[in-house]
Amino acid sequence: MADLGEAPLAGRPMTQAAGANSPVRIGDVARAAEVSTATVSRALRGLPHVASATRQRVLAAAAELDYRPNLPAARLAAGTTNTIAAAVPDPAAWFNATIVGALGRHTTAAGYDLLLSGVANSDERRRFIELNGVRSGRSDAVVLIDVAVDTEVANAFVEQGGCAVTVGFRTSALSSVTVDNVTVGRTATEVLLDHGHRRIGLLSLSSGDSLNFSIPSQRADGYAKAHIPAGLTPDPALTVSTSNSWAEARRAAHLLLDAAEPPSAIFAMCDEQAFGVMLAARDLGLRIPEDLSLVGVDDHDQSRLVGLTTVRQHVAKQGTFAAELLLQMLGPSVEPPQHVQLDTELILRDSVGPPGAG
Amino acid sequence: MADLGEAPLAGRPMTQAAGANSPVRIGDVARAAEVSTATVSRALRGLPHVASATRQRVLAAAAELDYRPNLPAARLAAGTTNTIAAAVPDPAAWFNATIVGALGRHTTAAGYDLLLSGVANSDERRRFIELNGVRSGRSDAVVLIDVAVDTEVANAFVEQGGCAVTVGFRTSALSSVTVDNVTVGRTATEVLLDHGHRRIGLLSLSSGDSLNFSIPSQRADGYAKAHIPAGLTPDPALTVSTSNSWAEARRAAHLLLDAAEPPSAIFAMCDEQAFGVMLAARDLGLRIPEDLSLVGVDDHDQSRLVGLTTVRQHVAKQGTFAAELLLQMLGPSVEPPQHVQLDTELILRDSVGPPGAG
DNA sequence: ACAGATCCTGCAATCGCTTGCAGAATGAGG
DNA sequence: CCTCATTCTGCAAGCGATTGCAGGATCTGT
Repeated sequence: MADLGEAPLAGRPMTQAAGANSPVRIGDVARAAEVSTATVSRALRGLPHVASATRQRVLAAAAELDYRPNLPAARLAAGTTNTIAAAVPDPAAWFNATIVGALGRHTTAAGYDLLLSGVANSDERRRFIELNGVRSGRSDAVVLIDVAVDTEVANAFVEQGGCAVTVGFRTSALSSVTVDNVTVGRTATEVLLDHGHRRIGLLSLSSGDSLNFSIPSQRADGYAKAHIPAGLTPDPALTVSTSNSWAEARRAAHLLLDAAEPPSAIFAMCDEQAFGVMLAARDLGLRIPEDLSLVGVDDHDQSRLVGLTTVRQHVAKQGTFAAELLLQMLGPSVEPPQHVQLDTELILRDSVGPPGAG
Repeated sequence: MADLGEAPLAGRPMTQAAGANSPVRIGDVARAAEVSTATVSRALRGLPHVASATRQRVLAAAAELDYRPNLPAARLAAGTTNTIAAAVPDPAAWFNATIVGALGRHTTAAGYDLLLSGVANSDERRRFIELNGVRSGRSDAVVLIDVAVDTEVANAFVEQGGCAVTVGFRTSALSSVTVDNVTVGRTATEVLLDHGHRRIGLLSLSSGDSLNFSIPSQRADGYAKAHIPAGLTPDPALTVSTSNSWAEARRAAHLLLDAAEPPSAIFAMCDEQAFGVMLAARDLGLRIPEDLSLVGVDDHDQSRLVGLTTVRQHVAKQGTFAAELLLQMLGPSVEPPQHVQLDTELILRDSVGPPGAG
C-alpha cells in the first residue's frame, strides 16, 4: 500500500468568483500591454532583457487589471516553490514559537512562504520528511526544529537534492545551529555545586516519541561531568524525566522532593520544567532558594519574572541563523553543510543559594 | 507600478537529484501498473470508479517506485491547494502560538498544509490579504488571528470567493470566533472594585500599527461600565497603552505607579502585560497584593505560577473552533458566515486584595 | 553605408497532474 | 442469446505560468 502521505486534493474547487469578474491571467495582461506572455512574465519578475519602456507598459497593464499570478502554475513551470517548511514538535511551546517567529521574519523578508508542521512523534516526523522531499515540490527547503533525524534518512534526503537545516539537533549531512549542551549541563550543575550542593536532582527532558535524544543526554552528560572534579557521583535516583510541560515537571518534582533523601537543588533541563518545580516547591511549602535551589535552561521570557537562575541560550538568534543558513543554501553556490554553534551564558538570579540555608 | 506582492520565483531550480534516479512521474506508475495516468490519479486519491483489483495494482506500483505526486502540478490542475494560510501579528507571542498550535493540529489532520505569516502592521496585513486572495492559488482559506480587517476589504474578499475566519476580531462577512470583551473588561474591573479599589489603573493594549482596535476598546468599555454601578468615573490619567510585551508594560506600569496619585490596583489587558506590572512592582518594592492589586486577561501558562488573578479565555479552544469553522466552510455546502463566541471565566489567585492592605 | 554586436521580443514547448466524456467491459434480466 | 444498465478505463484537452532559442530591431565603429 503506497503511503503517499498526502490527502487527496479534494473539497470545493476554486469557485469562479461568484459574480465577480473572471480571473485575470497572464495572457490578459499580455494583450493589454500588447506584448507576449513571455515578456509579461519577465517584466513582472524583474528579469533582465526587457526594455524599460516595455516594462512600464506591462506593469501598468498588470496594475490596471489587478493581475495576480497563479502560484501553482508558476511553481510547476519554474520548478521552484519559494516555500520553506518548518517542523516543530509543538508549535505552541515557547522555544519553538520563538524560533519560528525569528525564522519567519527572515524568510518572509526574502520572499519565501513558511509552511509550519507539528511533528509530535516519529511517525509524523517520517511523514514530514517524505512529504517535503524535493520531488513533491512542496517546499524548497526544510528546517527541523528540535526534531532529530536518522543519519541515513538525512543522507538520503540530501542525496535526492533536499535542502535542510536543523536547529537544536546536529547530524553531519545537514547544516545546523546548536549550542554546546554538554557545557550547558555542566554550567548549570557547577553553579549548584559551587554553592555547596551535593545532592542535585536532575529533571531531564523526555522528548515525546524519542524525537530528540541528543539534547537531554548531552546535558545529562554535562551534569555528570561537573560532578567529577568535586569527587562526586550523581545518584541515579535523583534523575527523573518529563516533557517540557510544567504540569508534568511539577509532578516529577514532587517525586524527587518527597523522597527519603531529597536533593537540596534541582537542575531542570528547561525553564518550563523549572517553573513546574517552583510550583511543586510551593505545594510543599519549600522556599526557593532557602530550602531548594533551582537552575533552568533557556532564559524563557518569564524566567526573569520569577527570578530563575538559568543558562541562557539565544533562542531567537538561533532562528535567525537558521534562516541565514537556509537562504545561503538556497542561493546559487552550492556549499557543504555548515554547523554553527551559539554561545550560552549563565544568568544569575535568585533561585540559587547555599543548601539548607532555611 | 503593480504590486504583485510576490517575490519573483527565483533561486536554484529544483536540481534533478544529483546522481539519484530521476523523479518518478505519474506516467511511470501508469506504465508499471499497465493502466492510464487517469486511473492512477483516481486510484491514488481514493476516488470512486476504480475496480479494487486495479487500485491494488496501482498502489503496489506506486509504492514500488516510491512515487510522490508533484504538488504544484496537482494544484494547478485541480484548482485547489489544500493549504490554509494563517496570519498573526507575532508568531512568537503566547496567545498566537497557542492558537496556531491548535489550529495546525486540526488542519493537518484534515490534510491541509498550514502557511504561517507574521503580519505586524497594516502594510503587511494588506499584502497578506492580497497574496492570499482566491486568484493567487496560494491557499484555499485564510485565518486571521488577532488581525483586524476593514469591512470593505472583507466584503471584497468574500465576493471574490475568498474563504476566511477571524479569531479575536469580528466582522460580519467573515466567520469568527471571539469572546465577549466587554464582559472581560467588566469582570476584571469588578473584582477590583469588589475588593474596595477606587482608583484602578488600566494597562491597555496598543496593537502595533492599529491592527486590532476592537479588543482593547471593548475591554476598556467594560472597564468603564463596571465603574458606573459604583458611582465612579475612571480617571483618564490612569490609562496607559503598550504592546503585549512585558518589558514595555513594565515601563508603562512605572509611569502609572510613579504618579502623584497612583492607582491601588491595575487591570492589565493581557497576562503578559500583567507580568510586566509585577516586575515594575518589584522594582518599586511594592508587594502584590498588599500594596498593589492586579488582574490580567488570558490565563497564560505562567499566570498560575506567579499567582496572577486573571480572566481566562480558552485560547487553544479558539484555535480548534477556528479550524472547525474553516473545514466546514471548505466543505461542499455553502453556509453563511458563523460567529461563535466563547465563554470566559474569572480565575481567582493571589494578586488581588483590599487596597492599602500593606 | 555596412558588418557585427548587442538588445529585445515572441514562439512554442514544457512542467506533471486532473477530469469530462466517450467507449469498452461486465452483469442482469427477459 | 440479446438488450440495457452499470462499472471501469483511457483519451486528450486543459490548468497558467516559465524559458530556450531564434529572429528582428537597434546601435556601434569604420
